Amino acid sequence: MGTTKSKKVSGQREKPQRGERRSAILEAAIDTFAERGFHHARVSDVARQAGVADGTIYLYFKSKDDLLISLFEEKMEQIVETFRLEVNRFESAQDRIKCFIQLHLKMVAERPALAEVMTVELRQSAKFMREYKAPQFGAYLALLGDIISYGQERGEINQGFDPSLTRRIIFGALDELSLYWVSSKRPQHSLERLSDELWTLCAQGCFKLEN
Amino acid sequence: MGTTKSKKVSGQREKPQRGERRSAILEAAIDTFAERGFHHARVSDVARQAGVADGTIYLYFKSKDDLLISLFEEKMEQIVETFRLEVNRFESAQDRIKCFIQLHLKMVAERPALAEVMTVELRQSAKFMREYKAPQFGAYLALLGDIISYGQERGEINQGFDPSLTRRIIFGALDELSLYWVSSKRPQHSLERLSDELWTLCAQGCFKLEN
DNA sequence: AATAAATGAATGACTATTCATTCATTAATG
DNA sequence: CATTAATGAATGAATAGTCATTCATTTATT
Repeated sequence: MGTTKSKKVSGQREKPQRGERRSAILEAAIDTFAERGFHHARVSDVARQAGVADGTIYLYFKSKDDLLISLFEEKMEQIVETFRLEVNRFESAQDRIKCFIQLHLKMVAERPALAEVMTVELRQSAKFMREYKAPQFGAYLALLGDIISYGQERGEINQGFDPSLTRRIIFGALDELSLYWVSSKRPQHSLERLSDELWTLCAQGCFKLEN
Repeated sequence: MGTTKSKKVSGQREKPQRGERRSAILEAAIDTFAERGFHHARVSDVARQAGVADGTIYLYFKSKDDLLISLFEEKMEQIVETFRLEVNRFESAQDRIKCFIQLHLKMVAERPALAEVMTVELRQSAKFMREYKAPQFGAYLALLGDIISYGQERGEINQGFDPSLTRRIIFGALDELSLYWVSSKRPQHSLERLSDELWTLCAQGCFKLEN
């Protein structure tokens, strides 16, 4: 007895301040969807995790689906923005791609729950989300494609490659490595190792050898 | 989108013969899951598509989940078996990897619904299925890894690569290309083009240049 | 006739969403 | 300043709809 309200649940947040409600819900959704999976996560789970009432979620999001989509789009937008800035600090396309790979995997390490939702939970709606309704995923791919085109203009990357395919290949490899990483309890390999492995494969394949 | 109730649905099968019920249900599940997505597909949809009663499905499968898992495992087992035979007809690791890539994409072209279920619908259960409960996915990855190890033994492939990572990279790239292919109504690129692009990237990265 | 297979209507569990009500905060009034 | 009224964000119990699964009954097979 004693405690007035509900039990103290691990990870449960304190009641968020006014004005922080929306982002509290988004963060709670990331954790909950990552842990339970989108379909098995109840809206009430997200609400409890966020420290708000069930109905409050519907003041900020149209539906459970909308919550997932908003989460994806808003987080992806931030990611694209950050990545673009970071990547452009390098002159060569080689360094830019290396940077991109490292940033992607660094994000996986720092926000595994977010990475899990992005790689796992969203793919189920892939047919509907990607391209059609996920402009920020398009932007992410575009950023990667731009680097490749840039490399071709600079003569670093073989003209034979089609940026719209190569970006898919690199993204797919990154996505799978991320899934591998977040799925394994104790990964045998460091993220640096994953990064190097992919980088080496890409570099020796993408770039003409200088005499 | 027009999901009219129980009109005459194209692709609906005739009542299957005795002894064909089980595989009729599996095939119907592939089509239905691919079209509607696993979670949105009703068991009754699968039953109608298969030309059997709802309850009949439960004579052959424990649950809807079991249907998905059985479908994955059984189809994947066939695929692994076929791929292994085909791949081993080639002597060099280079040819074997090229063959593997082509077979994977050929399967996507020939059985797009199966490819869609495999790439899209299953990933949502990835954390639980892969490695843990999906021995056949493990076998698929193992086959790819074996080719890489084989190439290293033969001196074709640089020792620096770790087969357990490189197989993930190649699988991820293939998986993403497949998703791209099945998702686009009218793909800009032929599957041969996808295959060549990935092959070129891998080959120039994976293999030491001769002489 | 006996056994096995198949049926599909009925059940019941589950949960996204709603909305009447509460209440903290702000504005208006004397 | 003290008091009252208005506001709308937040609540969470109740609703409403969905659908996987069951099983009493029917049909097919030996």
